[in-house]
Amino acid sequence: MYTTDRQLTDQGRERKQQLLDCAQTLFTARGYGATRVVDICDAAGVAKGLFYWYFPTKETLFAELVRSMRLRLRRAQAEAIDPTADPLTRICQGAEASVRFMAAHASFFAFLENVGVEGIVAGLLNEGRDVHTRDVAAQVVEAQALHLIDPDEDAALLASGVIGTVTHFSHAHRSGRIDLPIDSVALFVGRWVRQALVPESSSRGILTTP
Amino acid sequence: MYTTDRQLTDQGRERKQQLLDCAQTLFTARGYGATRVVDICDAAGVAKGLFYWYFPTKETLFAELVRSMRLRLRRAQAEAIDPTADPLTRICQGAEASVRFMAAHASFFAFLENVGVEGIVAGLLNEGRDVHTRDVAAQVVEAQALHLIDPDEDAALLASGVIGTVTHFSHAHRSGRIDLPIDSVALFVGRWVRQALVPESSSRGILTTP
DNA sequence: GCGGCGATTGACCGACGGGTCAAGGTGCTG
DNA sequence: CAGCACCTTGACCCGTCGGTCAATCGCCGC
Repeated sequence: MYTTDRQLTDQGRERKQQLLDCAQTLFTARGYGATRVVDICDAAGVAKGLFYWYFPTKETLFAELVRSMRLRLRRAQAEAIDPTADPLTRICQGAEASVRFMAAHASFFAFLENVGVEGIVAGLLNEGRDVHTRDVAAQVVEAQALHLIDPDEDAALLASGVIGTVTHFSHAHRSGRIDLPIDSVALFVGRWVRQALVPESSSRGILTTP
Repeated sequence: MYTTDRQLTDQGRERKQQLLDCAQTLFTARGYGATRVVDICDAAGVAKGLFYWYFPTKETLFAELVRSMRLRLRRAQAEAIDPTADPLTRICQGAEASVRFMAAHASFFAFLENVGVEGIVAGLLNEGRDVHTRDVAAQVVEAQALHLIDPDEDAALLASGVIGTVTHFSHAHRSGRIDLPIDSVALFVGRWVRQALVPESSSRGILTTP
């Protein structure tokens, strides 16, 4: 049975990762509910009991998967953003990077959308979005201070709009409702966001990707 | 057991509606998976077996609920749109109406979001969004013809952005991440959409709600 | 070679809940 | 009244699956 106070050996860590990997593959292929714990174990070539040596429940494994992907997304954003650029441009760069990242991990994000949040890790997903929104909001405030964005508009609302746009187009693209190359989609999102944020055509001369 | 070829009496139709209503209440309160068929029957004060007199499966009832709400949403949009207005304004009116409608039925839409699409009526939800998107796209094309919107931009993409915005802000509002009155949110969405759609500040003088 | 601990096994448990069924109304029509 | 179609009941069936457990293995330090 699972306990927190346990010292994993190298082999242990490897096995755990193996289970994580197999789970992700199966989840993305069939969905959370349709994937049995025993399926994961079979895929990893171990007995079912071993699952509960590494994870207290099936949900816990799911949560680890989500957390790990979130971390990678944030890293991808950080890499894509030029810290010396103006805040508006940084927002667009972040948005574009997110679209690209989500496209690169389309199957995982598609799976995420289809996980019923009924009780399962309720809030875990929202929490991630909230953090992201606050980040963008901070940059919106900066941009407002520089009068790149209308200072009368609510920063949190605008930030929410940005991440909503990213989420939506990523979804639309991966579900095949948009069959443009991912670069076009990313650029379109950059344009849409910039256009929605700036009060009038004050963006002349500033390009998202120079 | 359920069969299609059955003639419902008045009492029958009433009973069926009663089950539908109880189901909706319970689904919105606890979620789809957490609501047992027997709970619905208890709430309606009938025996479990009767459920299968009116519905072949639990999923079927769910599908009916979704279809019915979709119909009402479309009616609400149709009512809010001034057919004599220009297409850009009509789009904004439709968007605002949708936000208001979703807020008025917040608990139902919140529930919808949390239904895992794992197999269940997969596509039923997307189908609804697609229809809506095509409607908006048609109006975008109109607006492009009138040069209210940049004709070089992909109409389907823009339309997708509009409904994405509506969906996102409705979600953000009902989940408490935006604690503005619904009117403010609706108006903000109208502004955001218009801003994102028009190429430059060519919207001067046109107000969504005069 | 012994004790201890991590790692591994797979049979087993137990509840849960969707769906079935045979029986029994009730009310209309012929 | 007979026959038929709609309606209602609740005990029962039964597959499914997360989670448990006692037993065993293998490695390492003493």
